[in-house]
Amino acid sequence: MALQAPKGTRDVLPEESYKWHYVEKLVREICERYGLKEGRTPMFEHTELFLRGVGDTTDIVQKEMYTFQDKGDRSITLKPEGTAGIVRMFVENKLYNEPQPTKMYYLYCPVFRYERPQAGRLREHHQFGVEIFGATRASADAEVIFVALELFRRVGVKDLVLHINSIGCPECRPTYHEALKSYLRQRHDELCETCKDRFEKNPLRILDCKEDACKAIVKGAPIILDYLCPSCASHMEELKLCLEAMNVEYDIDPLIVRGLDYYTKTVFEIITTHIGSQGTVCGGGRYDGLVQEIGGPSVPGVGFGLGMERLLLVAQNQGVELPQPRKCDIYIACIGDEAWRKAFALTMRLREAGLYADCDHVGRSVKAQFKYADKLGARYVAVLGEDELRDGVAKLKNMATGEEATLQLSAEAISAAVSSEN
RNA sequence: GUGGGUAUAGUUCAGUUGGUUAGAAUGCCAGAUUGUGGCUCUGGAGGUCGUGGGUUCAACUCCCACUACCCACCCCA
Repeated sequence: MALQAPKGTRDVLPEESYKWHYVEKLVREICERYGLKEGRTPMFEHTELFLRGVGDTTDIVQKEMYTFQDKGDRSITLKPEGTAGIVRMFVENKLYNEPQPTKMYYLYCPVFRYERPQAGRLREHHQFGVEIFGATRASADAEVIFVALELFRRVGVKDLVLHINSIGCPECRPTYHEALKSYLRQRHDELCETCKDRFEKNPLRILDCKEDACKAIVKGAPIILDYLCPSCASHMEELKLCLEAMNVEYDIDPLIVRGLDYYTKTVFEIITTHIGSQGTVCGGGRYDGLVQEIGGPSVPGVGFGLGMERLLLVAQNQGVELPQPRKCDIYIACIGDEAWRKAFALTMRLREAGLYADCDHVGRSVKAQFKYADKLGARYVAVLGEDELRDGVAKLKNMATGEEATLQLSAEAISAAVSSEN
């Protein structure tokens, strides 16, 4: 067997790259109107950034990172998510000294996690993400959610559900932890093994467990929303008002806790049922302590990551037709070497004039050149043979109507004829 | 890391109880049309049958191992 792409990676073929371009163009249009500016960070960072940012008890850090020593004996890790790098950029470049908020997005950001691939899950995937720093109010939370929802709407995917929750802050979460733990303690023996482990380290994650036994126990567990401090509670209420003001439907799901440690207050997920069991297309929330954790001042943040492959998969599974790329305007067919040289020169001039023009590079018959032109979707085919060269003309065929006209053999005349209709 | 399924032409797939030259559709190339696409007809090229071992007179077919892909768990976008 010849060399294959590494497990869990995927090629974007020339025939399908237009889908990516289309979505990326939409992203840039939308972000521009929200005042979000693109930031680009390296594909790898010092491992320590993710240990501190993502959290060293998370699955991502414990077993899914692509970590290696470089030749200078530094521990380097391929980005497992997009936020930590952006936060590092924000801190390192002291962007907090600019007027706040700082509103950024990133696009076609490669993300690496060592997992077993399945439907909608790869070892390398690409994220579009938004991060807003320095904004305390819930309107910022709502704003990032609106960006994601608008993208889905513009792409044309349907049947998405927005789930929101609040997981509190360092003020109120310990109180809830105690309440949860005292509830779980009574039924500790019934928990699965991993949850027994989570009980001490991160009891919140037990809420997320998929084991039937744990799910049954969790049903009667105290709800974090009942334990929020006044600040977190009013933040949640404000977010709900912002969403309702825009008639955005949402479900409050007290069980979503997210797998990254940095979240505070708002967490949300946008979920689909159209790509197998990997339902989350977009996930995010507020991270008011993260900038400080990375070594910056106390600056709040809120954002999300959105999986591009998953978005395209949902669109495909829902039969969404994305606009096709530009078709060939004119193909110059030739007969004989002299005509071939002339055809190539002509093709170049038409390109300079802004047309999508092409010609033969493989010495095909006229018939085959027409067939190939048809495959390119060419609107016109010009024919150059001995007769035309002698008379200084070109035959121009309209491929849709079949009509053929004779024009002067010049880039200007052909360009004018091709551009006039349309 | 755990479980299930699959692996035959560029692609999607047939292939009988193990039997001699492994097929179809589609795509590709060419011809029918001595210089004209789509539709039609005809022809051609294209395969170490995932890899390695085993059973057998004989293996695409049966057995074992490995690898890859798909799906699910876990986790997440």
